[in-house]
Amino acid sequence: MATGRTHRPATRSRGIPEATVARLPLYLRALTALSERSVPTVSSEELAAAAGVNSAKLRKDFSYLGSYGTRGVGYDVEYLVYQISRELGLTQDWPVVIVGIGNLGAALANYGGFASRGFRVAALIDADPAMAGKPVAGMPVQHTDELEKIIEDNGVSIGVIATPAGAAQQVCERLVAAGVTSILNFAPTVLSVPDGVDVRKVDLSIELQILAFHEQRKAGEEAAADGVVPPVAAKPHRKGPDGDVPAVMPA
Amino acid sequence: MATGRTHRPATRSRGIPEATVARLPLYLRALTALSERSVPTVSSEELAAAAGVNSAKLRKDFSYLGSYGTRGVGYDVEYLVYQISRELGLTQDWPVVIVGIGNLGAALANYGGFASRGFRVAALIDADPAMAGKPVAGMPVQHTDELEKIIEDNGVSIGVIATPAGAAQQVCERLVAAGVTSILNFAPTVLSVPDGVDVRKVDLSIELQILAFHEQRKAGEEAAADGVVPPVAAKPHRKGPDGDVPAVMPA
DNA sequence: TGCTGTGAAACAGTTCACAGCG
DNA sequence: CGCTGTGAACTGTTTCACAGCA
Repeated sequence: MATGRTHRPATRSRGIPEATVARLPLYLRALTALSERSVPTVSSEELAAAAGVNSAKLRKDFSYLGSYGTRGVGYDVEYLVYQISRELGLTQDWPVVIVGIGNLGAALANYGGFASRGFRVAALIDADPAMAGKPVAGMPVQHTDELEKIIEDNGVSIGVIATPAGAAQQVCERLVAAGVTSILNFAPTVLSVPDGVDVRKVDLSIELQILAFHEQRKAGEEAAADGVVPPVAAKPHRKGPDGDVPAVMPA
Repeated sequence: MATGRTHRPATRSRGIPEATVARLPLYLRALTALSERSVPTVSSEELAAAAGVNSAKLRKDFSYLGSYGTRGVGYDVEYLVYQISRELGLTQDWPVVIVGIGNLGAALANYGGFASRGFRVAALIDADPAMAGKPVAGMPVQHTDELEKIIEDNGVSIGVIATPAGAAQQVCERLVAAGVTSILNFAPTVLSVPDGVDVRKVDLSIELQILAFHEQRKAGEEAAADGVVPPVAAKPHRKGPDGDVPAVMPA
């Protein structure tokens, strides 16, 4: 029922701010790159640059994890990699199912970054009987009928939904009923899930629309600089059929 | 150079909060669905439920756009669709190029939601000469050599990067040099762009890691409820080789 | 009366600036 | 001395609660 419901209201002491959690993977990636180049230590300044944030924010973020740096020196790369991995729960590996093996699902299945750090694709599932048994990314696609069995047999708690929008809610419900408690949703729909289930969404067209908004703004500013009225300017604070609106006014 | 640099610091009056902008596409989608069902008006409560937010937030969001509702009644669906589309800049259409036509790029090219609302795929570009001319989503793939020409000829200002991580920064620079000012990045890298260029990133493995974090937390809580020490509990605030850390301690 | 629109309060996240440790 | 770690100030976002209009 509750739709955007995420985890608990951040109980006092043990709470790492959500914004910080969202940046840990970024730090981890930057640190892993340094580790591969055998760099032993980094300063907050250097690491922040590599991760694309500012150093004050990075230090504050790390302060929630504990005091892992050395004053006057910086952070030990290997040690931090381990601490962040542990904090993110990547020291265990998470079996994941991908439901909906269309173009996108197949692309996700083939995505290398999956298998690398802590995640393992346990199964690919599709509703199309013609897909069943066909190998995608070296793995046979299984039919939706098997969904519950697969989840239970593999102890899957994370599901990826890459179905068309129309099927997403139903798939979601089956995943949740079978025991999945975290869902990554690529379908352009709002999913309703019970409390205690986390949903994150990845939505191409939303991202594009946000870019378009800013793009339009830039265009408007240039025009304004040229002495032209920007397309969005002079919004009437009262609505009304003031020429502004095309053939789609209220009845 | 500046990495996370987004738009201006929200100049007073004309500024719609970023958080609001990010939700407008959600409202628009819900409204479009209502519109297709010929629903004439919605209350903030109903629309909020459809978009998966709470109604106070929705009303506050709309209040930044102007007073588009009718007290005691609600919002006119068609009218709001238009206002939000206009605010997002979707009344014009935006030519977009996709660079990197691997699994993911092809999936994006095939994604219907693209063409629908305000966006048009102007070209598919890949560095592999073997791909050149091959049709993907009914469109011939063009070689990277053509990139600058394509951008200029089509007046493209939005680029989608779906290349491997290693190629992303270079592609980004070419896009920007050719005139692109908004980038949607699917490659798992931090892109550096000059001021005035917007970047949004979509990153599968980051999303999964965030889910893993919460998932681990849930598991820890269950264990705690069973009287077992949760995996992340009792973090030593001073670091040190106290059994906690495996073979990866600082030198 | 039933809804929107919005100040004001509460909360979350970021940035500043510097104390304090190695 | 150079860097981390962190209170304190600030900025942005959400929620509350209700005045005010159709």
